[in-house]
Amino acid sequence: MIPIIAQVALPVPLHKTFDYRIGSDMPVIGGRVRVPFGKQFKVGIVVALSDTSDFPLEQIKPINSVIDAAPLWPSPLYQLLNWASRYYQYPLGDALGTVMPSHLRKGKLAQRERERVWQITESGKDQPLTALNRAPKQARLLTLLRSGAMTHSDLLDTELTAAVIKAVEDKGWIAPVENVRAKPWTPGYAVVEDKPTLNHEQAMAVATINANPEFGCYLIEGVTGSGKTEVYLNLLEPVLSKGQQALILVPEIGLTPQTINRFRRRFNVPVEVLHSGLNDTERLNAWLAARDNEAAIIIGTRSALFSPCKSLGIIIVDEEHDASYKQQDSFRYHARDLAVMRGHEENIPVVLGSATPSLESLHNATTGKYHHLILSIRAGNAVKAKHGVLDIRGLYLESGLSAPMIAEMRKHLSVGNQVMLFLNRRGYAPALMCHECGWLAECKRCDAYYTLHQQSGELRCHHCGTQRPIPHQCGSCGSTQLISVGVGTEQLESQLASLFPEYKTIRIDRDNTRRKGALEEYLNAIHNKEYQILIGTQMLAKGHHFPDVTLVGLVDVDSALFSNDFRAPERLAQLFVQVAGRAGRASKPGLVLLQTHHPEHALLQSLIHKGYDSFARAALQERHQAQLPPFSFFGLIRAESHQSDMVEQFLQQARTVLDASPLEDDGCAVMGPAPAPLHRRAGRYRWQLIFQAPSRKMLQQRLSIALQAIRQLPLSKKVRWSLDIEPQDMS
DNA sequence: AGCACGCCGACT
DNA sequence: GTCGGCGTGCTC
Repeated sequence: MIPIIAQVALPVPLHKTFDYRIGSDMPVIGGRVRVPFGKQFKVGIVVALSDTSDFPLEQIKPINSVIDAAPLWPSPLYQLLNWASRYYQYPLGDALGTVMPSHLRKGKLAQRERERVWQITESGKDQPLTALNRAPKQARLLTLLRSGAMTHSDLLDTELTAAVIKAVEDKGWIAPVENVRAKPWTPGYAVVEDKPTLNHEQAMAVATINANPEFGCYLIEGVTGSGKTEVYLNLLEPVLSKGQQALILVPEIGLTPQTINRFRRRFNVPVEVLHSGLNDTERLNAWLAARDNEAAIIIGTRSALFSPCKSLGIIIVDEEHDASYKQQDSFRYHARDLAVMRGHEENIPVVLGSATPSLESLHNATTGKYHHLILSIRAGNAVKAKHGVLDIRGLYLESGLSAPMIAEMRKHLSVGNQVMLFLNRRGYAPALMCHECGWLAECKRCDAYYTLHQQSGELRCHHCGTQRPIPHQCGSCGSTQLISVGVGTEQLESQLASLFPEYKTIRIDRDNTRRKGALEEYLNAIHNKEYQILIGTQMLAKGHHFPDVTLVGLVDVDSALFSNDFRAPERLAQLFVQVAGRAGRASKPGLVLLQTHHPEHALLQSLIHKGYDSFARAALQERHQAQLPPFSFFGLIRAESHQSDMVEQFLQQARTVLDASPLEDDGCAVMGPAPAPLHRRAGRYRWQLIFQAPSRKMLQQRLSIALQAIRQLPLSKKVRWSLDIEPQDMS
């Protein structure tokens, strides 16, 4: 076959490819081409070459230019991306577009930007500096370059500007020379720091994984302080010695300088870090460094999974239970699940680590799909916190705190320790109510009450972001007796100031850590013991150790136990174990107290008395009985519109399509349409439909057939809708 | 997604 | 009489 047609996947939300005529330049599958598309030009990926087309030949436009002479992704990664596009039902061109660096999406060459290095010319050497009295910056530039060549960015780091450099170049006194390209790192490594000896559990884990360099999935369940990172570091040794690369995924907040430095310090190999702070050029360079084997270790968050490593030897997913591995919009992939798939494609080991594994991974470990490795021995200074349940039934609550909790706080504070309180509700109070008639201040655009933010003097809707001044009168009866209902972090903070005037309180939540570097600043202040009482949301529980915190209080456990999201108890258990592991030290063991109206709750009981594993077993049993994940696989269709009836009708039609011609008892089920948990949000009515399948394969097959018909529905163009495969957040 | 075409309200 | 609102349809 002599190909004359290229099928191109374009970065548009369309579930099809477009055909283009091949010119004298032959494109490659997996490489980029620039093509005309309507009135504009777009950069797309060639997914197939053919000698025919289903489209009228005379209407096929020619490729504008072939950008890549070779595929952009190594074959296993390209296969993975194709699979992910099908599995998550996301258009291939769009998926490929979102996982490539933006410079490549715009058509730049996939080559490292060679930075200009400036060198002095012969005439520059001869130029007397005294002639440049009126151009001191130009004189300074010549002086600098007379003692040796310098890169463009190094020159800009001095007080020189690009304009000065340009002016001197135009005079012919300096000229750019080609920069030498970075070289692939030399296979092999050296351990550059003293490494600790492994205990027998760690050694066993390392030996088990190293015994088989081929695909296998390993769940390392290691309590806090059991040295998971040390195991990771040891796993890298055989990989690096073979000249292979290691890909390490960490949660969003886990990407701290301390973590990165452990990898940098251990080996004398190039480490590439992918974080949100990189600009487009840095991102492209990191991508190229992975592809060209210039980086040996690649550490990054979710999207780092798509680094085009030349010779990958291992993938490690740290804190694998973390929700930030699931992308919550557009291309809704799960980086942990795709990591396992990629390991399979590349035929290399995949290591998932956590102190509190997700129920999904634990299930895979117990059914034998994953190897289960347990690290239970804590290192010298790590201690297990004590814990207790405070039955607050019938107790008076002071801004959410019971008297026993306050007494316990006083005890810990009086001996110079710190106290940490968790409350997963921002603001002053979750609602503002009229004391006379019971009227509640309600957001006009959502089915939700306004949250009272006393500090900023406003009511805010946490669902659509609107804000308005606090009213002085009831919106119904005009009474001026307005009272707050419930407790948020802001109220807790002000209450603590009057309860404990002698101690300083700090609140850490999304509201006051938005500023860059603010979180680090506060954490330092906490470590310096500038604050004694810490109030936080989830944010405080991750990645930070607080040796002087000896009491942790979970203020509101009940909302998680009785949430409409079936994953809420799992997240509570993970929070509980994480904070228990981060507080205190050997000489000062920590205490974790939970306030609840339901001390007899079965899941709470097993968590408190028997630990996370027992909780997980009980929770898995509940999930099994209810046929919830991981015993079934969900596809969630969310739809919204200003007209509620239109949304419901659309999902009803979608349901009919999904119900139609089910294979004889294939175990699939459809639930809904039902109003979404927040039925009206930002003035739009939201409904949802859940498709439930007994396996991933079935989920994929049934949905891909049904979606073709659903996309044909006239209403599908009238309402805004999306599909979330294996949704993480059901609320 | 963009971009054009197309048919109804308040303005120089 | 026009400018522009966003509904609808198409992109090889």
